[in-house]
This record gives sequence, C-alpha cells and structure tokens, in this order.
Amino acid sequence: MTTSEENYLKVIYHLSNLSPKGVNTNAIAAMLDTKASSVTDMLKKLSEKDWINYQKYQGVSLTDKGKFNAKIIVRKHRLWEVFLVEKLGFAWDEVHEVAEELEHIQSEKLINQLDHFLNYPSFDPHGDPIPNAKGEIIKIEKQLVSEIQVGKTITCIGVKDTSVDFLQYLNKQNISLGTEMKVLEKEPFDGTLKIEINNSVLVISDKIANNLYVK
Amino acid sequence: MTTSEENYLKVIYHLSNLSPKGVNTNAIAAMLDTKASSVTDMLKKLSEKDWINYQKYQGVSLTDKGKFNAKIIVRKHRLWEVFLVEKLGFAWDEVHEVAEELEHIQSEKLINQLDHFLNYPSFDPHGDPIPNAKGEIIKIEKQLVSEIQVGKTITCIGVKDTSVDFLQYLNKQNISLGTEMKVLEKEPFDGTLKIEINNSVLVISDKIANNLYVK
DNA sequence: ATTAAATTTTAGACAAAACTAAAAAATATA
DNA sequence: TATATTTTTTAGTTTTGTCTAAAATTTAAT
Repeated sequence: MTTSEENYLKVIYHLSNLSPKGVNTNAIAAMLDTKASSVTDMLKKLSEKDWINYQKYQGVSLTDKGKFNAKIIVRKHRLWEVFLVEKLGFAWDEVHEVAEELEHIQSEKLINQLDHFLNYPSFDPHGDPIPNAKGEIIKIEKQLVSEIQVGKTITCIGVKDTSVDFLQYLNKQNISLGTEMKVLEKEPFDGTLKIEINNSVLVISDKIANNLYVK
Repeated sequence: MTTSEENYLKVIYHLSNLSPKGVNTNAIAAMLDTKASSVTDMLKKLSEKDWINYQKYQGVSLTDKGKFNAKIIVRKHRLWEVFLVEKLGFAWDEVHEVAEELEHIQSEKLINQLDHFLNYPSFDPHGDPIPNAKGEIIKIEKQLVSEIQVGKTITCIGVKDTSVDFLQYLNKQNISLGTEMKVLEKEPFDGTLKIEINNSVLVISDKIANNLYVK
C-alpha cells in the first residue's frame, strides 16, 4: 500500500462516518487538498484493489477490507500521537503533522510493540479512540458543549476540531482533557455560552462549543 | 529532501568512508539495487543542490552541506535502532529494515526529543557511533578479530556486516556487544581462528573474523 | 600504442500521482 | 420540464524516479 493510497483510505474512512450514504469526490479532494480529477484517478485504483465500492458519479464507500486497512492506519496515527505526547513531551497541538508521517511506516511488529510499550492506550491526546490490532474501536458516549443543559457540570473528554489554532486556544484558556466545567448561561441569539472553569467564568462562542466534547 | 535523495546521500556517505578518492557510480547502484543510469540521473540532481561534487566520469564526493545532511540521516537511523531495541524489545537483527523507513521522518524536534528520551546514546545496537545534532561523531579505536594477536583477551564492541544472516549467526553463538573472548589459535592457511568464549572453544572462519569489531 | 573491456553517460520510454481543460452526468432552479 | 449550475469524469500533460539500449569515456591488457 502506498502512502497516497493510505491517505485516500483514511480520508474516505473519516468522511464515511459523517456521510454514511457515500462519500463525494469533491469532499475527498477538499480533505486531501487536491483536485477532483486526481481523486477520480485514485478511486479507480482503490476500486480495482477492492478497498472501495465505486460506481461512476455515485460516490464511494469502503469495503470490509478497505475499512480494516483504514482503521489500522488510524490506529497507527493515534498510537504515535500518544507516544509523542507521553514519551517525547510533545504538546497536543504539535503531534498531528508528525503522526501523519509516522502512520505510514510499514511494520506490524513495530506498531504492536509500540501499543504494548504505551500500555495499550484507548484514547489519543485529543480524546479519539484508538482501534486495537483487530480494528475494533471503543465507542464512548460524548456530547458537544453546545448540547449541554444550563446548570450541568461536565468534563472535557475530547475535541472535534484538532487544528493547531483550536488546540492553542484551549491551551490559552487552560482547557485540556479532564478539565471540569459548568454551563452557567446560554445566549439563544448567537449560541454564546458562559461556563465556569477553575473558579473563573469564561465566555465561549458557539464555534468553540461545537468543537469541544464533554461528558 | 525526498526519501530517494536521502538514500543516495546516505549511501555516498558510507561509501566515501571506504573509498575517500571518490565514489563510483556502479558502487552506488549496487548499494541501492538500482541501475547505473538511474544513479547518473540522481547525481546531477544532487549536484545541482550542492550536496555532492560531481564531474562526469570522475566519481563523486559529498560537499560539507551534503555530508551534514547524510550524518543527520545516519543519526536518525541509529537513534531509531536504539529505540527499537531498548524500548520496544526488538532484536539487533530485526531493526535495520524498520529504521530504513523511520530515518526519513522529517521533524527535527522529533529526533532531538527521541535522543533525549533515549538518554543521548553514543552507539547503536550494532556498535556504530551515533552523530549528535551537530553531526559530530565519536571515533573509537576498534579492531577486527582477524587483526588480534594470539593470546589476547578482547571484548566485542561492534559488527562490520550488519546483515540479518551474520547477526543471527552471532546470536546462535551467543555473541553480542560486550561479550569477552580470547584468541587461542590462528590457522595461517585459511585464516580460521580458534577463540574461547564463555569457557568454551569456538572455531570461526576468516569471514567471521573480518566482520567482528573488538577492543 | 592500440585494442579490448569495463564503466559511465545519454537518449528515449514508462509508471505513479499529480495537474488543466473540456466533456459528461447529476442536481437544482425557474 | 427545460435550463442552469454543480459535480464528476475523461483526455491529455507534467514531474519524479526509474528503466533499457546505445553511445561515450575511462581503464586494462596485449
């Protein structure tokens, strides 16, 4: 499997979770920062290898084989992220780019030993679940801050947007996995929220509230 | 720097240490398992980037810039090998292939944090020195077993040939870094040696004796 | 000093993965 | 329903790194 093929599988996997009907060519192109025509070329190749179901103009979905391969790539990506944070002292906003490279290293032994070395973690530094060697994933109930009732006390367990900008915003506000907070007030007009964190009050926009997972 | 360019630099670096006059196209081709014509193509490119001194038909040498880059690649390779052995429980005959991939990951922070995490090792699992972040290498005096006088007691500190076959032969004979041995007898006709290891006597061929470093 | 052999380079081609521009199909709009 | 718009695909090109076959150069041998 080439690096490019792996990147396509991974993107199709992630997009499938959002649009289960079938993933659009343009959506893939946008995620990979490439052109739709390039995507079409690759879809034909992936289809020949039986990793996706593809019919012209109809969008694509992963086959069982393709889904397994995608999960293994996600597994590798997330395990490396844990390694970078836990062992090498990276911050959670510094790991993505490096893990994008590390996820393509081809060695089953490497990744399974790494898993063992890290003590079989279930979640990566952004709160996303890590598939096991069989591709199985723990599903955990999680809600966006925007969905929480006023008055409830909650704990941050993950982020939806893993961009550097968002993660650094959270750093600045001293929000990380495990941070407790309470929803004090909701502004119906624009979705702005007032929350209590570490005994101080913070106002967050709906965009923030829609990208922070809590339970 | 592409993976291919990095592999060429690394090979030229290693070959330069053997033939300081200038490295031959065919020698590079043999090391990279490719054709001489492909090598010529790449030499032009590396020359344009000022990483090698190249004149048609005259062989090549690394520029200072090229040598530094090569040393950083070697550094990465050897640090990853230490990681695989020390942290993930790989055997010394299992690390080379994986390190060949890991050495191309592009992140200065990654490699320097890895170095720190591993406690700034000076040697890799085969006894080869690890360049520091500036590209500096500790040179250590070492001799081949074949060069040792009869009667001397010596310690294994490295291997010249790092092939799986040779390393597994050493495993079978219980020879690893740090193993002590004594040269009992030399056969002038074919270079065969009798050595004492762990209170037992072992006969080794000149090929073995020429690939085992001791001090 | 020629000739033979080996090495290296050039020329032209190919595969992978991208691109642009144009055509085809699907979807949305009036 | 017909037309406009958007999406997707096709056709043809480019770049990187490789290849083969042939030409050029260097080295070795007679």
